[in-house]
Amino acid sequence: MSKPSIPQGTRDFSPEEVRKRQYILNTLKNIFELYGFQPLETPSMENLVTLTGKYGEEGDRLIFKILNNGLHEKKEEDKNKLNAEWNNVLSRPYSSPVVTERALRYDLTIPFARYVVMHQNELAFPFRRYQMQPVWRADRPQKGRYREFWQCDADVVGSTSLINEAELLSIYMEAFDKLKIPVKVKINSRKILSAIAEYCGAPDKLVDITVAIDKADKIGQVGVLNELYQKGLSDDQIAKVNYLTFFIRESILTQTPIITDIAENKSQNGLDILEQEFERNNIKIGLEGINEIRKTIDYFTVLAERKNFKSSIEIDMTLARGLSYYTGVIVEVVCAHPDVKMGSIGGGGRYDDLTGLFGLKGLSGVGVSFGIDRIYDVMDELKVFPEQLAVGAKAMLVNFGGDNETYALQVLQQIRVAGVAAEIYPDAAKFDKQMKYANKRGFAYVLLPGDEERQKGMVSVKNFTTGEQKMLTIADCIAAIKG
RNA sequence: GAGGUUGUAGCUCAGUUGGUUAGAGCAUCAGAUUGUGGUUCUGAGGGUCGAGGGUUCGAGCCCCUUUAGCCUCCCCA
Repeated sequence: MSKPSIPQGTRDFSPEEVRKRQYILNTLKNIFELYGFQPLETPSMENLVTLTGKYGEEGDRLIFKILNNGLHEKKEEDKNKLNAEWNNVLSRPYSSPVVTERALRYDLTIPFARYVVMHQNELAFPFRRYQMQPVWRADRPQKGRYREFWQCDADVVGSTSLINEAELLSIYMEAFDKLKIPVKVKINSRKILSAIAEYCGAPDKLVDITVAIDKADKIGQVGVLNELYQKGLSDDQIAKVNYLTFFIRESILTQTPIITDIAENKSQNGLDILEQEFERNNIKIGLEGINEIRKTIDYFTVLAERKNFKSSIEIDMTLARGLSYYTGVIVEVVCAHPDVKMGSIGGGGRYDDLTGLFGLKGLSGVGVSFGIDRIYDVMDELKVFPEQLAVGAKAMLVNFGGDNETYALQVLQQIRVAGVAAEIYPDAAKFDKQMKYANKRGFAYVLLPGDEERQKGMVSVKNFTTGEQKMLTIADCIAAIKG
């Protein structure tokens, strides 16, 4: 017999892990609902054509394709065609509807866009939804990267107001406060990045510049500049990128803060300098980006007035985000605790015209995503999960068999009716064995409904932490367990 | 797509320059203990050493092939 195993890049979640994950999901769900977002779920699989071409060339290769079941190949000629196409499919990345026409969900954004387009006549815009579901990628797994993982998104479509951006920032703040993770929310605008490309006379290199800057945290300033050099930017252009991003950021970080810290109400000097540069060179898009960030932060400041958020927001022009569909304000969340080395635990931004891919033009959206696997790891490291999550049922009834078993079942339902989670040991096994089981499961109380207890209509209650034991009436027993 | 590394009991791992019958801890089961758990103590079961081939008198160990996991880069969450 071969050893059982699970597919590469997938995980089992133990009862304890599921409880912790659900704690995160429930916390987020409550906040989304509080902010007026509606839940949405889409199928695990989509039609392959819905997904292909949406995530770039690399993305297409990472889509998990589902093999057709052969339901359609009734005729002999169809079967022959299938065999022929098979040979093509085996030479990736070719795919054919004859062999595969469905694929597993790759993210939540594209299915959301598809949903909005399909239901555009029923929906009341602006439509705000949240969605928490697993997605699948045929990636090579490594630490913190899986083939099946959960995404947790909140988006608004059909509104260009920057109030939406501010609300999503507020959701981030509220969520990470609730989860007790100190964070830094970084904010920037794609328009500023476009302006930087324009400023150094290489608007065609926008993507290269964006991708390079996005790596700033990982490979550092020198690394970014090197990559720009390799992408063919001139020394002069590189110097300009350097000036607008790192130099301003760095010099002002050490002297006057370019970083805007809402909580401490520091100045926005960095933006002012950028603004002057863009004005002098008449780069409109850059000025737009700066205005959007200012306005977003103005709105957010109002939202934050009564909330007393613990974390801060920083404007950071080295924030780029890899995804290509963002067009406006972009945000990213990193853990601010000095001991935690973890990449971003959340991110998002505005994307104009996402639904245009499916033929519905002119619908702007903005959304954020929570990386719940990483959030889980951070919370585990910081030990900020509530302790009572660990145990399920609070009490266990020992099974003494015979009449006592019947009596135990009666007691069991009485205390459950009172709202106390309890279970009975289902077999009249040796006392020792039952106690050991109770110990391992970590029940707070063990109830002993034996001969004497049954005759008196009572039950012995053993506090499993202190070892103390008393015979009580059922009502007193319930009261004791409820504390 | 490129590279590194590891597969030995249910789990975590030892195993010497190749040498008798492959070990430990944990877990499981049984007993000390038939209404009192955690700590002990005693005993038991459990292995095609990832798979296939080769070298050798002899392979867990050396060589070749293959497969699976983990990790790094690319990319991404």
